[in-house]
Amino acid sequence: MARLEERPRELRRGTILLRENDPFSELYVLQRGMAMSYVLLDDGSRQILRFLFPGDMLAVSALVYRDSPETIVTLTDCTVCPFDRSVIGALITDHPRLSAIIMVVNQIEKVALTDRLAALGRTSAKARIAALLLEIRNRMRMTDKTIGNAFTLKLTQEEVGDATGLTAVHVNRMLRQLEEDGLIARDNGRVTLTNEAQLARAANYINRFDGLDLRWLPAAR
Amino acid sequence: MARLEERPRELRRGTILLRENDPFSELYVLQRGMAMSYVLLDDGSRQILRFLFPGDMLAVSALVYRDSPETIVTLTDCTVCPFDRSVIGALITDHPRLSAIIMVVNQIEKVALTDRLAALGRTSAKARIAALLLEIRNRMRMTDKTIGNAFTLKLTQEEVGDATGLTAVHVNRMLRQLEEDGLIARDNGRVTLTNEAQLARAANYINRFDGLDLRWLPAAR
DNA sequence: CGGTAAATTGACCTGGGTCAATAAATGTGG
DNA sequence: CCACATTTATTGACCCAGGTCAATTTACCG
Repeated sequence: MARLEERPRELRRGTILLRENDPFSELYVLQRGMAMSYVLLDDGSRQILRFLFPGDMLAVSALVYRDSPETIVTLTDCTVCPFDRSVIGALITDHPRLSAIIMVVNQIEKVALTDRLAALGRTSAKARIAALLLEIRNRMRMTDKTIGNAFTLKLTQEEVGDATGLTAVHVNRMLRQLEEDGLIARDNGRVTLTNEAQLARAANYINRFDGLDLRWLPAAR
Repeated sequence: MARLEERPRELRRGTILLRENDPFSELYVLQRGMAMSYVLLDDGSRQILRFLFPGDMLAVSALVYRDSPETIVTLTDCTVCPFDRSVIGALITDHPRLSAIIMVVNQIEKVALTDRLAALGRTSAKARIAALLLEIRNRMRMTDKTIGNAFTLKLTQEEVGDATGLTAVHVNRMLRQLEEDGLIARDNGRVTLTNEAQLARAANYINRFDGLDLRWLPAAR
């Protein structure tokens, strides 16, 4: 695993690491910072697919597709570690336990995607935004234990909208409502979850890093 | 691979193979028929996550979670081949090329999920239904080459709605409109794509089984 | 200290939801 | 094969969550 993190590269906030439909063959591990991936539809609207945090692998679809199905852009200054996809081939051959773990992570991400699918298909604007806030806070806390109920949402309201399938205007209205309901407090970009239990209820939120069962994993070679 | 398909089991249409939140440890290969997976939200609404076709692996999240995150139910009579998840552990250890292929399929499925995410978040009701029709026809054609532009949608309009985040009533209206626009024809459950090019344009549809690049796969052991 | 991006808010609009009635299809027991 | 019961499809009337447009205000940045 350490070998993947050899050649770190620093990126400024707002750097496009990969553009939709561009050809590519490199993968990355995100070591520091926050990024996102999105697609643009042909009416010009944007759907944010995923937020990316330290430890996440970026551009994994390079394993499969000639051209990128998504754009990846940094939301803060970031450190990434590029590696060639042939490394994955070698890893699968030589490190069964590690490749099993990659499959597990993939599976978790897939379930998280289906959660968002259900949120977009079947929940209200308020619930989707509540879920987003919880998700971001939880992901941030995984790499920064000092984060409690308050954190800086590094997203514009337009980005929140593009992630939740809403307009920036309506995001603003819902944030205000969540505040009036006493579920969150806001101060500039800083959000405090003042009633996390009720927020989680409003959001239908399930933390997919809980409830794992990994006894079947093969031993390390 | 053949070993996975040893003990085939026949299931009647409408059989629940796995229920959300039930504990489990078995995986399946779907050999014949069509199934779907869905979640129920606590207001009682349903989101269909995925339709399943021959060759698909079912209940893969058993690899990871103690309790199932989704319900799986057959939409037609089906043949499934159950196997224990320990088989996957063995497979990863002994068959690198095969496990790489599993990763590739997982990745394709993930990209297909993000396509649906973008559809739910950012496209109109008509576009989502058009995309669903194309997707189902294409998946059916992969195992039944006799299928051309006409096929039997084995879904009720309510199911179409639960897959696309719409109500059954609105699905009905949109199907009628697609028909009036000359993009499809309908006769009972049978759908004919009378203008596939325009339907694909309306749907923003991308076939994710095209444009693959698999040169990096490790050789068979 | 301007100048631009982001947040906020009001007024108004619309795509898709809700409710309800009817018709068509499908299934079932006898 | 038939009569009835249950789903499913269809349609009209009306409603509302969230979108659109436009005007300010506030925050950020060189």
